[in-house]
Amino acid sequence: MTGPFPVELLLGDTLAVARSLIGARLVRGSGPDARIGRIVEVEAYIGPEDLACHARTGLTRRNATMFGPPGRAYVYLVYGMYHCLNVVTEPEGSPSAVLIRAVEPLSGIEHMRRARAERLAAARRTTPSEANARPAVGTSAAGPASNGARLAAGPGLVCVAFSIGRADDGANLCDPRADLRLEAAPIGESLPIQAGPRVGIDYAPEPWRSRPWRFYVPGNASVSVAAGPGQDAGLAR
DNA sequence: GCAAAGATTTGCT
DNA sequence: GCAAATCTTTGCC
Repeated sequence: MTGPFPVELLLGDTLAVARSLIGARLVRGSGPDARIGRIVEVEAYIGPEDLACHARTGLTRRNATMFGPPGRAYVYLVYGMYHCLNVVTEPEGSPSAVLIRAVEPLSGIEHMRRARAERLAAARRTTPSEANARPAVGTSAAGPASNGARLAAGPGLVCVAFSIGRADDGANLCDPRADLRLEAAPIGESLPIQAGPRVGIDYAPEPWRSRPWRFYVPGNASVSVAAGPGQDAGLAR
């Protein structure tokens, strides 16, 4: 069994916190319909001096949650169409967070699949009528991802699978009674951890662009494709 | 007040 | 392999 995720674990060094979040459970809802996934990929964003971190611009309306207490969910909209979920770390006033990049679905997989299908259908409806005439792709329950391993294999997909939006910004993920929450990994469970450069931050100057602040489980089928296979190939031996 | 780009994903060439 | 989708936030005039 799993238990609550202690907020004390989020107070320390964000790089250590990022590693400790690998293997933790992300949970949405309760009972038989609960969606549960194991975190297999994260990235650390550390304070105003990290020029890849949203806190680099100082306190703004968007990133205010990052300046708050640890254990809160920092959720923002990226590219106008996807949300990203972060776990706020370090004491209040120290703006750092860990981006949840990928989750391995464990329970409620059908619920996640449904959320994904609804998302694609909604996007399709807003496109020109010509698009409506084309057959739906990716909405089928069958296909390569039928085992569900890829349902949350990316930061945007995590939020789709767990129905996470701006309404969840600021929520306390360490509250065991919360609808969206973290839970600790089962006692004795251990996963290998690989470090590599963060993904999608080409706008950041060195040395931040190359800092190995992305952590993931090598070889896990639910890790995002963006930089997984190539790095694994070079580091897996 | 306006233009540009973004911690992404998908589908077409 | 590349560009579109889509909208909020940021940066500059």
